Amino acid sequence: MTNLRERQKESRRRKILQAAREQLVANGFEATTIETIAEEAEVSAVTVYNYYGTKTGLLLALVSESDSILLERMQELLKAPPDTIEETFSAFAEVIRRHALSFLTKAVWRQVIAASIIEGDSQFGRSYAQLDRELARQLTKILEKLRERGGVSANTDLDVLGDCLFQLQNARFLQFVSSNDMTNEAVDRYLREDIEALLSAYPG
Amino acid sequence: MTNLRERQKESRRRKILQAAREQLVANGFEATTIETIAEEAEVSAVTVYNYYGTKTGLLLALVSESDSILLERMQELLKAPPDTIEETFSAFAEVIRRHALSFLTKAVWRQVIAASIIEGDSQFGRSYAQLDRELARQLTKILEKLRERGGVSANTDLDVLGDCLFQLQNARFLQFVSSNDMTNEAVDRYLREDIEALLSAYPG
DNA sequence: AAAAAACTTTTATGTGACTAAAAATTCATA
DNA sequence: TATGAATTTTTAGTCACATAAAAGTTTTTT
Repeated sequence: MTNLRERQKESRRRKILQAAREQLVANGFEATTIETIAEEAEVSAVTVYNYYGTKTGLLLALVSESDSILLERMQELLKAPPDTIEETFSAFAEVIRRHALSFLTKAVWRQVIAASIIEGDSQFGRSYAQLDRELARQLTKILEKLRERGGVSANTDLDVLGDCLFQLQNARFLQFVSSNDMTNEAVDRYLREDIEALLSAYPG
Repeated sequence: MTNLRERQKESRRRKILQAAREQLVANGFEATTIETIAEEAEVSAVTVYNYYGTKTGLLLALVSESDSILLERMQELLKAPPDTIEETFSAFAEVIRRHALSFLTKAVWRQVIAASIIEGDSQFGRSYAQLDRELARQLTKILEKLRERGGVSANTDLDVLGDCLFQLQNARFLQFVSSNDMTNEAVDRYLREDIEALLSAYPG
């Protein structure tokens, strides 16, 4: 049984995150202040600080809230894994992009990424890094399934492959959110070109 | 002939950047204020703002100062290109890392990267992105030389390969500066594993 | 129902980024 | 060498992040 106090805390937590998200999407990071978030969430600004420490801490906490949803979506992909590395990579990346844009705007994602770099070893920064590791792990798992069907060479270290393809995906994701007119389809083309170039590079 | 006024401006510009660099390296980004930089550079704080706009603008301007040196170093690598993709990639990345650490600390580089993401389309942000493009271009050129000696498959798009290997390098560089105890050698091992996994992945 | 514990709010304060405008200085020029 | 132009400095102020401590409120415990 959760007592009243805990439920109140949870409720405030939720209201703060919801207010934050609304304002971030509507007005961007700079224009969203702790003060206005607190107001909409019907708490004092100091409470927001007590809960999340800093403005960027709040931002990263907000993102980590959506982690479980993303991991679930990825789980679905694992259940129906594609037939080639190319398709795997493309599908994996698309799940991430779609989830990202369903949750926040490109402009806010830039702030998220910047914050995760700077606050890398704060409480919420760590949970962001944790998600990255889990995603890379999932990609590796999908590649393992693919190998069972002969889609990946037998003597490739899939932990390494999964990790470094994830890094590449991340880099392209950053380009995606850094340019307001880069479409989903455009990134997909890039990623397919990337895979093709990488897999064909070995001489002989 | 440059008149006195222009020379003074240039001198102030230099002194500001020098003071900024000294303090950033010694005390980090947060502890370095425009005020203390201005003091050491013997100008007023307002002048610093007139020259560089914002604190992160100053940071990116400082970095772009070192661009020409890095590109020169890379030029040397192009003159003596390695014999395999693996060695090429490893050497390319090492030039960047060495140059980076000879100029600023890991902690400051995190701020630089974060700033470049957020201020992507400001004056100095653009020049940072420009450097990235040139570096990717140089990697492509080295790969072209490598192909002449049979080190890369004939039907690979080297523009794409250069670009996406550069992205991967960037991702690993970020990991490097994000962890204070990650050594140069450790990154090198990672990069070699990456290349090996990628080039071996194609089935058949 | 009173006392204690756990929070939240209020209040006060500091700091540093950033800006606008007036005043002062220095260089260029006639 | 006086006048005008360019630039810097001074001054004054705003804004938002962040923190500390006191005061107030609500839940929990006894």
